[in-house]
Amino acid sequence: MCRKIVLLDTTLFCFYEATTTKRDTKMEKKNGFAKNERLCRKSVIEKLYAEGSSVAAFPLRAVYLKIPSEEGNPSASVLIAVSKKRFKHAVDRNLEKRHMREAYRLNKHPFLEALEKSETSMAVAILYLDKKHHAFAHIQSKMKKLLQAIIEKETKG
RNA sequence: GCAGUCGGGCGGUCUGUCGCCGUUGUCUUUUGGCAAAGGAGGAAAGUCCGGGCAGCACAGAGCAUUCCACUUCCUAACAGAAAGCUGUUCGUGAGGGCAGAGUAACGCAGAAGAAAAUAACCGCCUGCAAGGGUAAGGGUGAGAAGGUGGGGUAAGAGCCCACCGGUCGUACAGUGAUGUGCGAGCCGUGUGUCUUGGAAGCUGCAAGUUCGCGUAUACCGACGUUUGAGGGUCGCUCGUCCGAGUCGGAGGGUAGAACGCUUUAGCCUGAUGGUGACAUCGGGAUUAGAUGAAUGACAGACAUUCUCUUUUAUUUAGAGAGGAUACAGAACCCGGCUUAUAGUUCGACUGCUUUU
Repeated sequence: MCRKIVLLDTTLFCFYEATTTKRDTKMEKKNGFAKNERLCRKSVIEKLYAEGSSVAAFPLRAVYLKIPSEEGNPSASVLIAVSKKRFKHAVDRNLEKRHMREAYRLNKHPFLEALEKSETSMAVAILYLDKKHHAFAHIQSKMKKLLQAIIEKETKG
């Protein structure tokens, strides 16, 4: 019985979070993760890894770089990657990538708002560091911390 | 009922919230919005074989190199499959594993053993002795002069006989590998080089084809460099300032985009032929096509199964709690092989046991 209550609580929490973010954004943007939010350009990726600075919140690590903003595009384009060294099988890598993508998708709005206020745009690569799987709730909380850390570091620096 | 052998099948379902991918329709017609119906596997894996497809190379013939090797058959093709054959080996059995072209010549075995092929160390026989005869017994080895038994002999030996194994000849059966019968004769093993027959051009969709922002510019043309192209300055003219290139074409092809890309030696199903792999004919089904790489995340319910507790009449049935639900993710497409796989199920068969 006790366990049930806890589970119900978490579901309510998730739902509440989703609705609030929806209401807050004036653009009426949903929690989507469309193609223009993803980082696809080869040259940008190479530059990012060469010159970007990094922030870690174990088991996640972000590499980011300020880029000139383009009209129509959102202020952050994100790349999610899991190393082949950490997980040998493609199934395991896909699972972690999906977890990370969901975590970003549900928690990106505070991050994007902060970027819009400071009128910067970024290319971000989020990497998975551990060699074993973590529960989704854990990754979600770490993702929040990570995004917050990026903003703090940028506003201070 | 239990244990097993062989060959197949399935390999979670439903609901809610939030997403991703292309397709079609529609609204805007620049991006996008809305709706509909779809969206991983038996191995998608390993990338080990074989094709298709694409580009490059290519008169013809030979040699070399690499791979393959019982027979027949299937196939687009194969180192694959099917049906058989021979030997060997494991299992009580249903069945399973392994091996399989040829041997003329030349090696190797070989640090064992007396001896590795015109064999005599010990032993046995004969003989006064020298010597001679002898492969029955001995240890070595994967292999010892076909094996077992009998006759025979001084002792022995295919020296002779019977049965068995192999070889050759022959008759029959079989498409064939082979098998069976009869006869002859008395017969060493493995391996390499080699011989015979067959196959193979190279690279892979990051192949290849088309379009191609910007930057720079080989090349061509026009107008220009004290007779000023072109540009800035308020819309135009004048004036004024800057001052050697500017404009156009064409080319290559970078970033990037499109095609290749999913209709298929394909899938499901029925009939006929075949022992079978499979073939032929008919019918049916629009539905993955991503590209730093989608097909999901979270929550709940159910299903299957295991363990524990409890009620009853301890076979069974009900209730409650807890656990488990595998291996694994398309990347041009097919046919195989190999490896991984919780659980569940069907068919044929084998052994043991119980009841009748």
